Amino acid sequence: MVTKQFTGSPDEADIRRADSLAREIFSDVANKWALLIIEALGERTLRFGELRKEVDGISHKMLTQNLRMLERNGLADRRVHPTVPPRVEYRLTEAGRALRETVHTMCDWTHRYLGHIEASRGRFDA
Amino acid sequence: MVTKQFTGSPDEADIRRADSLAREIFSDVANKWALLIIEALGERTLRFGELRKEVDGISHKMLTQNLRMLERNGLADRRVHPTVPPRVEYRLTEAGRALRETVHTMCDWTHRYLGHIEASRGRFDA
DNA sequence: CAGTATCCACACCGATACTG
DNA sequence: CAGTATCGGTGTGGATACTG
Repeated sequence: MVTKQFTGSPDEADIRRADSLAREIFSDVANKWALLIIEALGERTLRFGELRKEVDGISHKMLTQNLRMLERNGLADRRVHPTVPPRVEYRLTEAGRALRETVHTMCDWTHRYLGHIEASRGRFDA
Repeated sequence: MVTKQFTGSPDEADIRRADSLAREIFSDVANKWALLIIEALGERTLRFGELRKEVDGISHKMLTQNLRMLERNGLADRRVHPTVPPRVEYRLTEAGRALRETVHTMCDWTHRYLGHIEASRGRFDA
């Protein structure tokens, strides 16, 4: 929702920059593993192994990779306890939780247009 | 919302089905080309060639593929004029425009956390 | 002009083995 | 326990050529 007053010139460069970043973030985040991790974390704090159990079917590699990506973008916090054996805990940052909200928005959209989509698919595939 | 009156458990199957579909739609829609096409279409009606010029850098193949996908999911309309040479016009459906709104939601999120994300990336990459 | 088919380089992801 | 490195099968996307 762009609540833009009738001002002179909108900052198009900023908009394009944000859009470009949005796409970048999107391509980072919009894969099923990242989404499942974000959903699994929710408001909780989980260890690597717990997360692995929680996100059904994810490989060790994908979990690591996606956690690094989330950490890099400031969506998840990584806390290392210097113990033996090591204990590493992950949780969503405020930005991460806010993103989770927008994902929910899209889920709401899906819910609303579920019938429409399935009907359209049926028609198309016929 | 399906009104299913079972014992204590609500319609978990339905929820899982919607979630599963949500992920499917997401993996369809959440790629940069689909998003750029949706943005390019906006409220307008565009021909294939116009769309190709509008979406910077997209290949013929990707445009076709994504338009088919959007059509299949009932997000875009495809109108063929049986002329020579052929004229094919695309526009968003109501569902497509609604999805566009949710994409804007994510853009808003990006805009809000732009600084946070860039700072986090800078920190991480160092 | 719009769409389809084919080829090929490259990125992705899982499995596996190894380190602190 | 958590993380990195490597290898190989699979899928994705771009360039090109061809059809109606």
